[in-house]
Amino acid sequence: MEKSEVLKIIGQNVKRIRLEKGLTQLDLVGKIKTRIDTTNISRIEKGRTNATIHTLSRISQALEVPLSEICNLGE
Amino acid sequence: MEKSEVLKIIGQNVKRIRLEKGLTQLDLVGKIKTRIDTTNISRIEKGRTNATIHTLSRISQALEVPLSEICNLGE
DNA sequence: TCTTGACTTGTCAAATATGGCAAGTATGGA
DNA sequence: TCCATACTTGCCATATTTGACAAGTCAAGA
Repeated sequence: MEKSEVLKIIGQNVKRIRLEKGLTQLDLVGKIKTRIDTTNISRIEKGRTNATIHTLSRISQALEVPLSEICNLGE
Repeated sequence: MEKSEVLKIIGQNVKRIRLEKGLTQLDLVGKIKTRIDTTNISRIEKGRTNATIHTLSRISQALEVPLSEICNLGE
């Protein structure tokens, strides 16, 4: 599976879960202890950036789902 | 969960799965299309580096397990 | 139309992941 | 002991993520 495809799916997962929880990007960053910018959330959701596992881990904690759910590529 | 703890668990997952498959780090990088250095594998397994999702994705493909398995933090 | 909220995108500086190489450690076998 | 294999670690250069801010887009509603 290609890099761009992986990033796209990860991004879709983040966005889907965030919307399921009824959160805006701003709500989401507000729930994260260490600062994350909405800029970065947007770029991750759009698959424009190859996020580190720590960033995705912080997002998963704010969304209250396991990291593995965000990392589900549907394999 | 703290950054260092996340990286440590991810590293343990990679190492455990690699050993279960009976592969050395060199075997592993040999199965990855785009180049990855054993240096990097070692650093990830030791939790010394905050790998990107693309790097972990390539590793998961070489190990023939879902990315989500490597990203299982046991939450 | 105008405004507001939500999101996207460009640019920047700083930090750091990655690939690469070399040297060091550790273990097991000849 | 010597050697080979496996792995770790230090260092370097390059690329890119991240956080930050500003500006732009877009849709819904007054």
